[in-house]
Amino acid sequence: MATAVPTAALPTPARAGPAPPRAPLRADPRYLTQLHAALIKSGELTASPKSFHSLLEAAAASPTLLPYAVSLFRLGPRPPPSTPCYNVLMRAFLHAGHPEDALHLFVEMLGAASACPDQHTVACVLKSCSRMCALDVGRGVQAYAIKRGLMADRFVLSSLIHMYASCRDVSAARLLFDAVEENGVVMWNAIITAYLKNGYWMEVVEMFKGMLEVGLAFDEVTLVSVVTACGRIGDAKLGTWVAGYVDEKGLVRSRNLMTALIDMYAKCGELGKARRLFDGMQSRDVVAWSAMISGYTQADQCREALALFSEMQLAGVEPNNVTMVSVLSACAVLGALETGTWVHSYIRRKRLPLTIILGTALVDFYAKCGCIDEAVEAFESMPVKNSWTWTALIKGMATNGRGREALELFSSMRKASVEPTYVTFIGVLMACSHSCLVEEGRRHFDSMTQDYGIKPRAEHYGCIVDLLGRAGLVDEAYQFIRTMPIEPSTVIWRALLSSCAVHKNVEIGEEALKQIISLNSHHSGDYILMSNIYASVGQWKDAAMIRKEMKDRGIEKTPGCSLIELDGVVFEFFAEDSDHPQLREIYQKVEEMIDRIKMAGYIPNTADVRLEVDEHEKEVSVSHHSEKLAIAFGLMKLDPGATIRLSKNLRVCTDCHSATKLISKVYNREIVVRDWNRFHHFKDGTCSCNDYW
DNA sequence: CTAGGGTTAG
Repeated sequence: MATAVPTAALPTPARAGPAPPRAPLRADPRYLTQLHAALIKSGELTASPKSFHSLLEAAAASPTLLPYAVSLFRLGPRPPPSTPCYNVLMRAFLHAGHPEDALHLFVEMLGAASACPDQHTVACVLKSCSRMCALDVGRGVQAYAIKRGLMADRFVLSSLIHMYASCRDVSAARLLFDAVEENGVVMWNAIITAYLKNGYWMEVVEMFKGMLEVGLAFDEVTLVSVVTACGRIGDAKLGTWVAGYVDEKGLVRSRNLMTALIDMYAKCGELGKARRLFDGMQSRDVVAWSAMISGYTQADQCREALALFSEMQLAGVEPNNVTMVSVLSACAVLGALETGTWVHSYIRRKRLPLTIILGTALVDFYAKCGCIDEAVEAFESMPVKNSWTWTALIKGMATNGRGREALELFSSMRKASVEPTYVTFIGVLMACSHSCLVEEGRRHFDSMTQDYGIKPRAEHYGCIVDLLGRAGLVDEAYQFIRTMPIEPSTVIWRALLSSCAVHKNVEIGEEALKQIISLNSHHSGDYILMSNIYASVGQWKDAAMIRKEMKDRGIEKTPGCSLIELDGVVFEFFAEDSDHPQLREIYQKVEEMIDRIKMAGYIPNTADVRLEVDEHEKEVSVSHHSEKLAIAFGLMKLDPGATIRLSKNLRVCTDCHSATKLISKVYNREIVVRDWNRFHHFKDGTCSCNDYW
């Protein structure tokens, strides 16, 4: 304890008599220890239980002084602790995140002669039960409250409702609520948050509307719950009404409410409105920043999310574990390895709690950046894992082409008695399809229903179609679709169409495209695949016709786009990019690259290019694909030994795939490319996908 | 001495 304050600066030692002035009773260790000493010296501490209580209360007010408060409570000289003294210390335990200590103190209190639990005690104990999800203890405390006649207390009742809500027993909470004669806003808030916590968002909105109808008073807390629920169900209308009310009543200073509104707007897709509220806040705490960042991440505006994260750091607000979840998932989407790695080291340096959610985000981030070893390391460093965590790693293994290891992980997961979900099986089946493990795939698909009672969804059927189709069993894949118990979706037909492209199957390809068009959600990629199928078997006229059809229907080709990160900044390249400051150098580098790999045997594959131009133009066009520009940029900017990592929005085309293999050899570089559904690790002239993608 | 609220992964 610090005692470096000169004696002259001390408050005058209290003589026996009136209680010491309240002014110095701030939670400042210097004043407190000095005052404590003075009270002992004057004998006042033992003489006046009030002084003791004040001192204890002051110490308990600050979490850093909690050990001091405890020793004050435990060690003499002091009067026997009264009921309020117990209550103060219990609340301090709860506040400091030690609900179990609060419970222990309650038990001790039951046997103490100097104190007897009152309504304050019971409310606090119930809150501890909420925090610990201790339903049985909570019920016991309720029985105690009934015996002691404390059930009429509004604080006891609302704490009890919260306890049941936290323990996922909403109906018990509702029974209590209904049993109360005159419910005020506090009780309404209790039941509303009970619904909110358990995901009954419609009920939250309904109850609020009911309050409005009968003209009941509501407050800020009510509105926070209502707005949060609006965000979850996408009820922008009610949410906007609340925003208007907040504006009108001048509640803009309420940070929690503003944060809830930001979250609501973001979840309803109104990022601009969310940002305007955020910018208008007088003070933004870590939760407000986190809400805005997660808004951008969830809206798939990951670059904005990262930009806001760096603004947050400039503003001097320390991120917490929740912030980092959103930041990491933005990094995962962008393939921003440097930024994410920095986040990981920050987490370690600041010892942020590696919760299941944060750990899972970390595993997912590394896996989505193609760093599967680091993903495994992160996985192993986690103290507690759940089904999501295992699933993230299994999926990561699958997309990185390590199907066998993914399946081994799945069996370890089962050994660890972690229940797989339907998503886990998507990962398992993806592992099989990316690694061409046909028999295993069929087996797991059957076992999913038989052994785990999980009904296959469209995604699973899609995986099987993909698995069979890519393995060359295109007819069987087609038959599989025809006998499926669900209506085949575009996704499923699209999987079939891509395998037709791999195996040059015109007939089934045509059928698949027909089905996709009839379902009315065709992409440019579907037409391009079909056109490529025709081109690959020499049906040039049909290929041209499909392209024309696409044009006539006004379907724009999705521009290819590649991302590459450099010194923590994510650069974006488009095919035929004309918007980069170092364009000339980049195109020069591309030319040099193409010349060098041509000497190593590269032959440009121009079969898939628009047909109305001459051969040279086709070659140039292919050489300006976004990933070639990005790789050239990487070669220019990165250290000679550094791995080039990029991620792109479409699938890698055949030409870029063979070119990249040769680049990895000629330039002696590892290149990792993430396309829209898997990874390619290029090294020494070969690719981890074994040309099977 | 008293409640209740906002941000989070596959």
